[in-house]
Amino acid sequence: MFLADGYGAASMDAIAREAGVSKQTIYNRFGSKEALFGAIIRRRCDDLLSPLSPPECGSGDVKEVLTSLARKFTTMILSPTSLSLYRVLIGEASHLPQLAAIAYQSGPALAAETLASYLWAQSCSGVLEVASPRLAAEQFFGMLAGQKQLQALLGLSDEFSDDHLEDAIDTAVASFLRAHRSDSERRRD
Amino acid sequence: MFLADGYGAASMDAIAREAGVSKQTIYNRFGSKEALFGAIIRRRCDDLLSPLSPPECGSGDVKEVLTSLARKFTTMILSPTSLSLYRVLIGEASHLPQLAAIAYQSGPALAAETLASYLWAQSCSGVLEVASPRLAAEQFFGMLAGQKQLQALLGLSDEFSDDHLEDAIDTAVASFLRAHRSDSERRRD
DNA sequence: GTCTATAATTGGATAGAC
DNA sequence: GTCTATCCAATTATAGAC
Repeated sequence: MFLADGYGAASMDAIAREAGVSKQTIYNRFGSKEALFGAIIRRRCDDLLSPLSPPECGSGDVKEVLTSLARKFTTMILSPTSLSLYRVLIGEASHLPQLAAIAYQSGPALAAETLASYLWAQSCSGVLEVASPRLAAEQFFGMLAGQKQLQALLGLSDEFSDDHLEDAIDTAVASFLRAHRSDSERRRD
Repeated sequence: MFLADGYGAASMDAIAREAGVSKQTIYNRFGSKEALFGAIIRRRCDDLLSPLSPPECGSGDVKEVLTSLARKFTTMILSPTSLSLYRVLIGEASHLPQLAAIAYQSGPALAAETLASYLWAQSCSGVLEVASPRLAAEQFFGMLAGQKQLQALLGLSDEFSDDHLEDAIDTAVASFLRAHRSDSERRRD
């Protein structure tokens, strides 16, 4: 209910009713509305973190790795779960700054670090030319989801067609490769 | 107060006190809390729209035009005004969907359309190779601000150093040009 | 530990004098 | 048109029985 209606609009009465227990039971277990909210958000952040773990750095060629990572990222960042989580955290950001930090670290920041280390490795082995891996990683992910995520957060289009997303992913990967493939690699084409 | 505290947390009592008038005066003029909020948001959207108007399509070389547009976009999208506006709209998105649509049209969507038509023109004249101008424009802006805007919306870093932003802009422009400059133009380098 | 009933406060909105 | 004072509903949180 926090994620669906926002922190302010969700009342403890309604939550207790939905949970099938009395309010007092909730207060005994969590102490306050804010503490309950924190517990829920923390759990959701953990859930968010898990599917992004496989770095799969060594396997396959660059294009496949980037495409696979891009799919995972867009799926995660545009999932209803993630969207409602960010929506409520943004709305309540000034009120609960620590939770927002945890969510960011668990999602986009982790993804950027993973990709950055991959780019660094590929840069060392001469396949790619990436001056600043961390910046390039952030811009790659931004290219994929930046505008769409904002649209979705504003509630303007809750769902995107898979075709459209696949097109965006392919275009982004192609752009990234044209921009960062090293000259020696390019000559092979 | 709506922008600073959010819709729910801002009380009509506090607003009236801050405005130096009585509550009844506000209700006479606007009718309800929601209508007052709508009026304020609409005005803020108009303010947001104004500085983005100059398309400046014909002048200068491509790199300069892109850099200039990128600067305007990042400045707008990361300004405290814009951030607080989006923050409150995202928080209240499900409650007031029309306002969110107006804000998006007035900002990112307009910017993307402007750039897309410029890219299309440059593509016709053979300077750039852009298969889908609209998608390329969205991805260019996403590259610039996507991650930073999310960070700022979450309240994780309200201000970014100018050096850092300039670096991000230069990198993004360079990547975009390497990815989309036509082969004939590239040969001239 | 859990439920019912109840504070105590606060919010949006209104009535009536001037 | 504006202010003072007030209504009514909803909300968080607690007290006390079982």
